[in-house]
Amino acid sequence: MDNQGPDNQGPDDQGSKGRGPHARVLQTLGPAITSGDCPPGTVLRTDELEQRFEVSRTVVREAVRVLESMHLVESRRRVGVTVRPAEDWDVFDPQVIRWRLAGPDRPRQLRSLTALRSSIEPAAAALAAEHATPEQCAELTEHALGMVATSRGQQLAGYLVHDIAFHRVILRASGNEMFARLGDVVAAVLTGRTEHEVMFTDPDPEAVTLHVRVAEAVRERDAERAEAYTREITVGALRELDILAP
Amino acid sequence: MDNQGPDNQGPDDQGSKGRGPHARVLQTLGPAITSGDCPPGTVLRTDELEQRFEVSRTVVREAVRVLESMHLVESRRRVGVTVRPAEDWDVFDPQVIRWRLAGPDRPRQLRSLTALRSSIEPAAAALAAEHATPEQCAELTEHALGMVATSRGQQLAGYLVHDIAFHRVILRASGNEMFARLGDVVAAVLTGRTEHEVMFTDPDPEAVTLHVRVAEAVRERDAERAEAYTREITVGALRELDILAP
DNA sequence: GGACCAAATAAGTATGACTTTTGAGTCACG
DNA sequence: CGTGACTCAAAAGTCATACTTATTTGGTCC
Repeated sequence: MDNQGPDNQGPDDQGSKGRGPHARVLQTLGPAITSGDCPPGTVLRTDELEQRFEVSRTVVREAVRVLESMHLVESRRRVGVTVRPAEDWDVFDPQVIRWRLAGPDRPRQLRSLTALRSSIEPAAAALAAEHATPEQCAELTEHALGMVATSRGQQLAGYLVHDIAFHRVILRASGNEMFARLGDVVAAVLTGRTEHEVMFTDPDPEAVTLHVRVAEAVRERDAERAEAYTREITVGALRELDILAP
Repeated sequence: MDNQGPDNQGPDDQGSKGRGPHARVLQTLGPAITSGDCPPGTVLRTDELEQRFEVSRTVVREAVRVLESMHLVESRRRVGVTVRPAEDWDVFDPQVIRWRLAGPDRPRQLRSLTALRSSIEPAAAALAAEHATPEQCAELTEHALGMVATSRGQQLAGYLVHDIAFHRVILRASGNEMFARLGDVVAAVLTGRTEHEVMFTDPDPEAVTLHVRVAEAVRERDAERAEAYTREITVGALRELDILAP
């Protein structure tokens, strides 16, 4: 019974560098907490975790330290490792976002993220219109056209790639490092939307057109139009959610 | 360089529990990286850090793990702990934000955060108008009036308290957990503005009025007005920055 | 000159001993 | 009978050391 974990999540790590005991513990404990499997107030003892994962204190402690830095748990002497209430969690931590998107909290998480997105992206587009380099403008146009090309005939995978790339460029071109960092979040939302069969049919042609218009506006340095069209895109995304789960 | 000043920042740590060797290492290494003192590409070896901080391997490793989870460093075998480029950092991590606000990157950080704020808060206000409880409406009014009362006569400290509380309530009342989490960020920005003598004079009376109007709009469930007035507030904040450091 | 193998190196893991904090139980005293 | 202080033990925190594993480097052989 070496690696015969009783409730192992499985060796299918999709991208979260899952080699090493440390990562294994982290990638098990993190989701367990964010999924509500270990509800707030739950107390974990270090030696109990040692046995459960069959690793040394070193590994457990390092994993706990990381969870602590995400405000998922609090470690106190004579008490143990306590799971903190959800409102304390660092919900902006990409790792936490991924865990929650993979858990039962997914719908709520997608809503939050979409709302965040629709307030950020228009502003980012306006800034992008002012700061985008010619190369970035070219990329935008390229991906907008790519979206047009893949918008019909069940080419959702290809469409998604261009969609994500498009929004990534916008966020990066804004020149604001914090906006740029949200590229991963937007990618997660868009991917989630496709996966979650919200878009099992071809994308809304109007949305496709809007992307083309945004690319135009940015190229022409028209911040106002870039912002307005982007807002239409994100408002559409919000409406989509409301229709699906009011 | 020994750490002759372990906590010259002040002993009043509001949230960063600074006791223990682990925290000491983290609170020294983190700022050293985010400040550019250890530029990207710098390689730190574990045993070197052990000697430098006079702590055991355990402590160094735990600190490094946390820095790694923030994407500030990358630890590789046979190489060491490498400082990662700034664009990889988790700039949304509250800890990273605090470190950068305390370092030479502060102006840039304040700009980013203010831009973030001005795109988020209007949306939050609109949502707050829909979701705010009567208690939250009362709080809003209270703090808006508090701002009015402290807006004259060099009562900046009191004004700041109400200002922060006001925006915190807006963000929390939005019902979006991610918006709510930005309360600390907004607090940091507002505090930074006051500290940084951007507001060494009494606050703009117009801004004060706008806060009162936002409170009114939320109370009357008028999302559109709440959003518009909030946008005026944050646009004003942006303009303030542009005037100070164009 | 290129491919392949071996040694050196530094992170990663395991373990046992010891320290510090702190919750809880206990006992004396009002 | 209640309240305060005192003691004890449980669990995290720290340290030192030995050992493992991966990776780079460099040298050798074809």
